Amino acid sequence: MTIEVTLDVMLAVRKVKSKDLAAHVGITDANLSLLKSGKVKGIRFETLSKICEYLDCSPGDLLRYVPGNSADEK
Amino acid sequence: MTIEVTLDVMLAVRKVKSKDLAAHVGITDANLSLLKSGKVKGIRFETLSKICEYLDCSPGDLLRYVPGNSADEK
DNA sequence: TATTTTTTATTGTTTTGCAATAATTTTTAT
DNA sequence: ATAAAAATTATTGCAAAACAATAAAAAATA
Repeated sequence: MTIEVTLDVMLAVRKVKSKDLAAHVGITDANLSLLKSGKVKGIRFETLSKICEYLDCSPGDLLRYVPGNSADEK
Repeated sequence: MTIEVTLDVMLAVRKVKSKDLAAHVGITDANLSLLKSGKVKGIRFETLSKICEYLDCSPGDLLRYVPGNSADEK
């Protein structure tokens, strides 16, 4: 089982560009990109809340629990 | 704005005791308690997913975005 | 084909998740 | 009440990793 980062979806829905979100959150474009592509193993609540604020969404819109202990694990 | 950990609610709903959840997730009772009481600044997806698995819920059931930049910030 | 945006890559700093342990407090059961 | 179980609080420590800073390549948009 895994947590999938669906930030890309919300960015599309809100039509916000990563660049702007990164600027608002106060993290680099590079790190936001890593977060978007699920190459991060966790997140600080401060970062998460800022993203929620800018995208006007909830944590559940950004993170998804994917059951099943087989595919793409690790 | 802040992220509120509502793990206590889900534990109550599922009638699961912290002890058991901690055992399943593989973290100490102490740390789970800290997480429950919102004394943690972030979470690893691996931990989050295991909690979701055991409680059969989604990240959105455990984390809540609380707008408003005033109270208990800091 | 410029220009902007995004991604990938590296190195380094610093925060902090979580372990381990133990003691105290609260809850549940006898 | 009181023993037992569960939960909280407190400390210390370490390894993991979030994130910064920077740069360059790739992709998208104008």
